[in-house]
Amino acid sequence: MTKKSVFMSIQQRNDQEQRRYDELHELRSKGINPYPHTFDRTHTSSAIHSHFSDEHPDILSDVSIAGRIMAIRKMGKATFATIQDQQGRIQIYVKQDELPEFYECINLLDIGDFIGVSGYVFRTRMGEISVHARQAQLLTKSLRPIPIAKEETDADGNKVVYDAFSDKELRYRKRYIDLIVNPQIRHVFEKRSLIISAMRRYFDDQGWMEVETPILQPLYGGASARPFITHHNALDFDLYLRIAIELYLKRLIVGGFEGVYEISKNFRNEGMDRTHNPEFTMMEIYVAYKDYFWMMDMVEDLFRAIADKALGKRDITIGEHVISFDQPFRKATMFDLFLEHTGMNLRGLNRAELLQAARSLNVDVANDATAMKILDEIFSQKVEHHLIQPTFVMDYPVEMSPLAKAHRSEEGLVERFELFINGYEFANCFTELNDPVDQRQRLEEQARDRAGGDEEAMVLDEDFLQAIEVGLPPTAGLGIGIDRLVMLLTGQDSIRDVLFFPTMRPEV
RNA sequence: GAUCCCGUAGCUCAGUGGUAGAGCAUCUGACUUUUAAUCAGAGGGCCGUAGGUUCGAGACCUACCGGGAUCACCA
Repeated sequence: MTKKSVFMSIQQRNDQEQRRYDELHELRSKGINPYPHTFDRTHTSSAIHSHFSDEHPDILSDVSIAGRIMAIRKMGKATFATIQDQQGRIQIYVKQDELPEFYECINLLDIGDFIGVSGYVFRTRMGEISVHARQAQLLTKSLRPIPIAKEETDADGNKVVYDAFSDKELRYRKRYIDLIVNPQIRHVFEKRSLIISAMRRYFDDQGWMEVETPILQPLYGGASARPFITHHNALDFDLYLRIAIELYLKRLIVGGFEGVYEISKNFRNEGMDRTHNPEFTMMEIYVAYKDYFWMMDMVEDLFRAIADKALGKRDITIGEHVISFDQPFRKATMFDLFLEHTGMNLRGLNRAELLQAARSLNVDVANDATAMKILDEIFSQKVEHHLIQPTFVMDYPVEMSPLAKAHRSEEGLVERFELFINGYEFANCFTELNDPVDQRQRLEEQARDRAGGDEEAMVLDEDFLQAIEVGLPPTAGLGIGIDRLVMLLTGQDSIRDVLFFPTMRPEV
């Protein structure tokens, strides 16, 4: 019943909804338009709060505000109401003898309705800055009740919330209600916007160009993941929703752009959990003539710029850890970190030796796991959670990175780093593989794995290989998962809390 | 996909085999500086769905639907 009531169809109005329909008709019969077209607002709630002065109340002697009624306190011939706008809340005060026509309709107003009020600002006996109404009008009649949380500050100054709208399912499915009733969650999304705009500004300031490349792709690539498949009717063939941006952005570097980036959704047809949503936002950037060393410096600078603009500081506290973006980020190779956290040198070991190492470390891996899978498991079980402060993990085995350029001095490794913070990966970068012969061999290897039953191996994209053959200049590429970055910087534990509308199973 | 937990009034929840409850919200009345307004009264439920056990099920059993968490999968 809890769920049902919110989704109730129009044929099944409950008593509260029916009453609002009745009020709507009564308002119309009184000649009141419940849905006027515009309202001229002069002030937001926060502007009034910040500009009001007890010494000079006349500064705000004529203001117009608009917003949603969140509480009504009727005192007989006078009424107080709390109005919420995007900036916050402000109280209004209406007296019957001053506004008789409006007051006659005040019983037809409900929590959830929008109203516009003009008047002067004053401070009540209880000390609350309020708008004394000279004029008031209904701006939108609400037909569906919203749950109202009440807040009280107790004797110790702690904020106590009653009847919070806290059912996670309903909050995600009915985010518009969540945003009304739990306005503090707005800050997470405002920060998300700031983070993305800070990133965009940083790139734009460097002269790199934001581009758009296909989301619907005849082949998918650039990552190891299962795709979503869709169908084009007119051309009668299947298309894939992209799993990564990489291959198209590299084509643009081939085409002569020297710095391109894209911030956009990727789609992966895999499990959902606290850190995975089927559609998620990725930023990828490619800069010509640079390598992964250069990119490490850029990423440090970028993270500081984002922290400055979105947080106003360069450190965040997560649990018992204070994570600093101000200190130089640590740089360590993957195999040095294995040595540091397992005491074992895993470099150059074959599959059987790695399996033995995993067993001796109590790392849980399947007996038929590949060498790369074993390394990956040991890393995630023994190393990752130690990487609290920003750490560039460098130089991965070539088998793990089919699009990264061979290391300039280390046999069998590639020039790649991943940035770890608080035990999670936040960025992935290569010096891009631009040797067309090597690239073709690596993707053919992937294709063989795929034919051998490895569904995660990459699909061979012949056009991409031709582009690399035409010539990709030395290039550094970087990807950052935006949702997880927002989680980190806003202290959210679930990806669903940084997405307005997380993917949900459809209602029955 | 696996396991565990959850689903009772608009919201938050109590009720563990015997007449469906509380607070807030809603409605009616009183009240011209209140603020969780207050005071007095009232209405509101296919107890997620469908079977089963029982004299009797909100509660116990089974399946299903939806959600949460953990795991698996996975950049």
